[in-house]
Amino acid sequence: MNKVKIFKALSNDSRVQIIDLLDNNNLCACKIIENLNLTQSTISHHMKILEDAKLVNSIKVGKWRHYSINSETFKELEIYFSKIEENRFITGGCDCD
Amino acid sequence: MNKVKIFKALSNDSRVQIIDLLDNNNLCACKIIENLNLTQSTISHHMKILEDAKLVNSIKVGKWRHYSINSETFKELEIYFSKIEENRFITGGCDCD
DNA sequence: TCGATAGATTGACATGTGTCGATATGAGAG
DNA sequence: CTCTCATATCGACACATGTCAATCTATCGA
Repeated sequence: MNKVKIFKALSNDSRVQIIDLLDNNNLCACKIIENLNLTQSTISHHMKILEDAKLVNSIKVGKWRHYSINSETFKELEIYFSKIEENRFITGGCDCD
Repeated sequence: MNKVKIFKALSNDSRVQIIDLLDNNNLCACKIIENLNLTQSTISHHMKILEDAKLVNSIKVGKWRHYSINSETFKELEIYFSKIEENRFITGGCDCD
């Protein structure tokens, strides 16, 4: 899991909107374009970034490409954040002096 | 929780390293500078971004500033990702036609 | 009050990113 | 084979970001 690559992919409003659209839905690019006010080439660019980060899967079906959430990666993110969330504060401060 | 602001804050290698340093540790800026190969002003800039995103808390202790993980935010992120991870695929495909 | 030290702010610069229009590619229909 | 439509790629451009050196500010100790 390439954390920074994943967070870069999520560090854009349009791409987070796409993830939220894909939550519980398989959609083709045309449906995603309908929902965001962006050109086809821009959506295609965003989908590539989401796929490269393994946040999204895609399959080609005839002329269309269907996108879906890659649950594996989201599971790993959940684990990463849960580990930090249960922070123990082993050291009480900083011994700068 | 401002998701995009948080992911922007995490979309940089140095800042993710800082989060990992702060996991289980309270540290002052000087310790963080010691661990990353960056100037003091750059670290200060990164810490501000992490604080603005509420990923990190800080308190001033004399001349020093002590940083720690903001568990609240990490908990919310854990929940966000767990919800997406348990994706149900309500729609089986796309009715483009 | 003054000097030293930790950290914040500023200004500059190179590099990265989001967006578009134009064009290319690839697959189904006829 | 050719036309059309869905998607991918390319080139350009404006804007955002990461970094540094220099400077400012706040706090402590003498």
